[in-house]
Amino acid sequence: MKLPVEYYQNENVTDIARHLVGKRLVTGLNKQLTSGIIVETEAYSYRERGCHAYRGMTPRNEVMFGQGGVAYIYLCYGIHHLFNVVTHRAGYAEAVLIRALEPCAGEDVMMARTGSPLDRITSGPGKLTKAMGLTTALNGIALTANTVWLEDDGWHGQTLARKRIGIDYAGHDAHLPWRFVMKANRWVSR
DNA sequence: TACGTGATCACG
DNA sequence: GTGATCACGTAA
Repeated sequence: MKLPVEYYQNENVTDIARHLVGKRLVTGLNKQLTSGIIVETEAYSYRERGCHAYRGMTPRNEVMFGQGGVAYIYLCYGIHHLFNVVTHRAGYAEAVLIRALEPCAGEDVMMARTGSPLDRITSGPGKLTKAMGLTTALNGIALTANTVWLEDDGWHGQTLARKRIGIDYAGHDAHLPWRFVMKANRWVSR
């Protein structure tokens, strides 16, 4: 069951990040279906220094300022495309970074896209976008369409909160427990 | 632990 | 224009 646009417009981005663990991310690019269960997420808000939107709107982060339910995809370190789900209403720039997946379907396609063995293609935010075919060309795309979307897979289990990774520049906000991981899942990054 | 990588952004 | 920076991944 595909998540409806209302799901993304909740005003509490950490609640969404927590509850996206266990959901299924699906892409249907070039008639090739690939999917994976989300096992790791991070929440970002314009209210804290870890977020691209903390210092206001720029050309890169513009879609974060629109309404929830679209993809925010940007290039990181010149190499990696990172995939986020935009949340909240227009004007409130918040998003959830998808950091790791447990492959679910289309593993052969994922391996062809990455040239890597299955056990190391989706356990990190830069790796999973390559496996799923997500690039900045899809920035701003609606998650209610049939290209990239999320589904409720009926999973319910234990989700743990941790510090976010790779945002030491954010000062005390780097310590916020806004990273969510599926307990005891081997696909979680690092 | 170190560093490649190139778009992005805040300066002028 | 220019230079510092960066929500990573890999090798070692």
